[in-house]
Amino acid sequence: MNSFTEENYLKAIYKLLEKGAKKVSTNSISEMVDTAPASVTDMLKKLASKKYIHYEKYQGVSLTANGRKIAVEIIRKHRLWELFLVEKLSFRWDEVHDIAEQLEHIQSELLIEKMDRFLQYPKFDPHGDPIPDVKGNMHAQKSTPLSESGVSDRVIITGVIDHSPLFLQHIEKMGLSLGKELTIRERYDYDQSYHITIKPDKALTHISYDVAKNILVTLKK
Amino acid sequence: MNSFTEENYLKAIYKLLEKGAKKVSTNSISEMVDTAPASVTDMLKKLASKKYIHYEKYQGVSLTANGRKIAVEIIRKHRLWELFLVEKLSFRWDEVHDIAEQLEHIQSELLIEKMDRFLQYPKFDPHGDPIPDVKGNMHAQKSTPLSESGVSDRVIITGVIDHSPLFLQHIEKMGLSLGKELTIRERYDYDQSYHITIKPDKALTHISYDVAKNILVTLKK
DNA sequence: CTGTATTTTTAGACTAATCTAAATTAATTA
DNA sequence: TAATTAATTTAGATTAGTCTAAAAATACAG
Repeated sequence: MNSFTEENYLKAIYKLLEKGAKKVSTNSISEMVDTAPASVTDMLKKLASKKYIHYEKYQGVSLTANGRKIAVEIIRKHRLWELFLVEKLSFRWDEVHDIAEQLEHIQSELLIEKMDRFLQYPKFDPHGDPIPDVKGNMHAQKSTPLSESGVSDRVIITGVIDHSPLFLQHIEKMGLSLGKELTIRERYDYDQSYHITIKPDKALTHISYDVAKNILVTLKK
Repeated sequence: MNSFTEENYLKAIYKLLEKGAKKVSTNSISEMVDTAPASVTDMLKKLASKKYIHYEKYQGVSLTANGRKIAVEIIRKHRLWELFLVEKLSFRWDEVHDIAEQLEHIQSELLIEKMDRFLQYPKFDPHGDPIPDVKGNMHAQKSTPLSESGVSDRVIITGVIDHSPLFLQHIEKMGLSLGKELTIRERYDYDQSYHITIKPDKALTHISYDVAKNILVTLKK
């Protein structure tokens, strides 16, 4: 059995590795789990002794197959709980993160299996992130930041990068949410901001580069 | 904020006080939380310093209004989660205790409020125990152990005392579950066992004193 | 390629919750 | 009521996870 703390470190390492690198640094983990680097070093030794990570002093860490499995299970639980909170308990998508952060540590395979069935084996959570299935597989969608779209592209919002309540509330206020179809009307070189229209209302909206960077879209056909 | 551990001690003290006494002993708490008496003493000092219990060396403890409030909140959460697991996720009543034991520590008032609404403000959990409302009030039902019923009494099963999976599975196998109507046919002085019939099948069943002691009933009409 | 800056690790200490063994207080029984 | 037994508390130690300060290793810049 692993502690909440160990699970959180594994999840953090997984998320950092997801960004592309083969190894992650002590400092980046430290920042992610909001804990002093010295404490992270201690935990890395522990996780290494449990064979959850590959660790060599000063060289950064990566996950073993076993470590990755645990991380994915936690992400599965987190995303299923988030969807439950939004779909069944009518939470807003900007309210669920912290609660799911607690619920993801509940230990019961049966519970997760039953929750998965209750939600009808969903593929995506309320933020558009893929939910790993019971075997750990997930349908990664090939989406790109809105900031990489070009003028006259028609795109659909499929996810977000920033999951903070502040960001989610902000884009919601601008009429942006998962599944919305946008058309890029203009792109301003000066600050890389955009003018877009949102279907079906065809509302014309101006969004900053910072916002566009954090919205994931796929090209419509 | 209180730790899981503190919450578990408060819950244990509450449950012990519920049995009638005005004070509970270190040893009884020790047994309930499965922790050495010396450790319990330490925790009692901590809880006393937080004003959750009245504690005087060697004299036993009782809850302050504040301590009782926290205990009742935990029981509320525990019972709501149990009902959710049974009603929505189709768990059996003998499977839910350990999971609810974890879920009861999730911190979010909003979550519990929404769960309460989702379940339509239920009054009783799957074992017949009353669920405290948001203010901490609960409708205690005046039920008595089946072992106190007399011959030819017609009674309805409203709860259980023993919540262990083993007991619950056992009585379920004998056709006994919440809401069932029984008629006491005979009582054997030798071992205080009973012959009963169960509606609607009118099945004739023999139950031991140990079982009868742990089933709560109310007289019909 | 050498010196400085940055990153990481080590060393030593702290807190919460636990333990065992010993001491103390309370309860019981002769 | 005195002596024994039982319950409780104290004392001292342990583990997990954390911290700060200092040392060591690596990276980078002139």
